[in-house]
Amino acid sequence: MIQGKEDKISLLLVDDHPMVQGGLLACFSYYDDIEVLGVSNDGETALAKAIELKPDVILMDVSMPSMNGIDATEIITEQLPDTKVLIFSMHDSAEFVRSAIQAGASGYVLKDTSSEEVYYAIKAVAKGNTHFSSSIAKTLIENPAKLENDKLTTREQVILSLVAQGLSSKEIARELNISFRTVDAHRRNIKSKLNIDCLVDLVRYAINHGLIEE
Amino acid sequence: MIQGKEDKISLLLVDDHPMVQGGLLACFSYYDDIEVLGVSNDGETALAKAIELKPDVILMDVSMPSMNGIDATEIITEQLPDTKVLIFSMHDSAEFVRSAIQAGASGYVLKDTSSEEVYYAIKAVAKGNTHFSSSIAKTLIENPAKLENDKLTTREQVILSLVAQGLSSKEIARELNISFRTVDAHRRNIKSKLNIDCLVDLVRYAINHGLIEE
DNA sequence: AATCACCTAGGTATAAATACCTAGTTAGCT
DNA sequence: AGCTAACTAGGTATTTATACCTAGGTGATT
Repeated sequence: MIQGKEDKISLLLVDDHPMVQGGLLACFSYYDDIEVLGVSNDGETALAKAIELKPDVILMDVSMPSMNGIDATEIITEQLPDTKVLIFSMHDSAEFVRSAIQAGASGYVLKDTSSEEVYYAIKAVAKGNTHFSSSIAKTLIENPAKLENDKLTTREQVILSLVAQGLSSKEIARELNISFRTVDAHRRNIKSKLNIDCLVDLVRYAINHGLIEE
Repeated sequence: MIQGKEDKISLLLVDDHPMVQGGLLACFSYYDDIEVLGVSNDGETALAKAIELKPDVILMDVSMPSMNGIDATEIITEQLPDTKVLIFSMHDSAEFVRSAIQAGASGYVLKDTSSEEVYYAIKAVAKGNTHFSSSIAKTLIENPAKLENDKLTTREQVILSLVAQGLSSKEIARELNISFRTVDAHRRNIKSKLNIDCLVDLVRYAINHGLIEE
C-alpha cells in the first residue's frame, strides 16, 4: 500500500523543552507526508489538544510538569483508540518502557535517536505497527518482565514510597495507623518480590521507578 | 557599545540529542549575529572541536556519553580562557549549578528556556557577563552554599559512594582494609556535614549528586 | 614547634532493620 | 461453601545503624 500525499499523517508534539519542539518542527517540515497539528508543553494540555485535534499520532515526552507522558498516554489511548502514541524519552529502563506499553503506547524512541528514525517510527505506528529503538528492544529482551506474582500491590507501593522518603517502620506505622509489625511484614514482602536484600537498594529502586520525588 | 554584524558571535553547540541540536540550529539561523561553527555529541569531541574552532561561546549540555558537560567545561575554560561556556541543562539543583560555576561556566540556562532567552544568554556571556535562568538564580539564593567545613573530603565521598551502593559498614571496612569503627566515624561525619540523619536521605543525596550510577 | 584537618580506631548503649516463625480477617472469585 | 490474595499482627533473635564518648598518627601549613 503506497501512501499518497493526500493522506498525510497528522501529528501532535508533546515536549516541555522549546528547543526540542523547535528541532521536531524543523525536522518534520522536511517531510511532506507529516503534518504537525499542534504542540503541547505538558501532559494536561496534551490531553486537551489530543481530544480537540484527534491526531493520527502523538509524539510524547515523559518528564513534564503538570502530568507525565505515561499517565497522559493512558488516558489518551483509552479515550482515542485511533490515536497512536509514540513515546519520545531519554529513559531507557526496561520497566519504564513496559509501563509505557501498558499505558497503551505503540512505540518508544530514545531522545538520542536521529530524525530519520523518529520519522520512520511515526510512519510505523501510524500504520498500526510498533516501533522501538534498537537499544530499547535489546533492553526489553535482556530484562524479562517480572512475574505477575512479583508485582507490588498498592499497599506495598505506599509502604515503599514512605520507606524511600526516609521514614522508619515505626513512623510509617503511625502514619498509616497500623502496627509496625505490619509495616515490617510489608517491607519483607516487598524485598522478597523485588529480590532486594538491603534498604539502600530499596531506595534506589523507588527512585528509579518514580515512586518518590528525587 | 552596539555590536555590528561584522563581529558575529561564533558558537559551538554540544548536545547528544539530535532534536535539541536541530532546535538550536533552527533557532540560531534566525539571528544573523550568531554563527554556529559546529556541533558535538559528547564531551570528548566537544573538547577537540573547541580547541580546533576556538568559538566565542560554547552552549554545553551536561548529561552526555563519553564525558559530561561539567568536566568538559573545566578543561575547556582552563585551556581556552577567551571561550565562554554557557551550560544548557535540565538539572536545576543549586549544587549542580555551583559545580558548573566552579568549573568555569559563565552562565546556566535550563532546557525549558525559550529560544529568546537562550539567545539573550549567549549574547550576555559573549560580552563577558553572566546569565542564569531566573529559577536558577532563585534556587541559588534559597540554597546558600555550604560552608567550606561542610564539604565532604575525598575519603568521605568514597565511603558515601559505597554506602549508597548498598554495602554495610562491615563490608566497606573489608573493602577498604580499615576498621568498621572508622567507617562508622566517617558515616557520622558525613551525616553531620550534610545535615542528614538517616540512611535513606544519604542514599538520595548520593544519587542526586552523581556519586553513584543510578 | 605548633596547629589543624583528616584518617584512623575503640567503648558502650540504644534504636532500627532484618530473618524466621505463626496466624487472624476480609474481600473477591469460582 | 471454599479458595486465594492482600492486609493485618504478634513472638523471638540477630545484625546493622546510630549516638555519644575518647584519642592516636600523619601530613600540610604557619
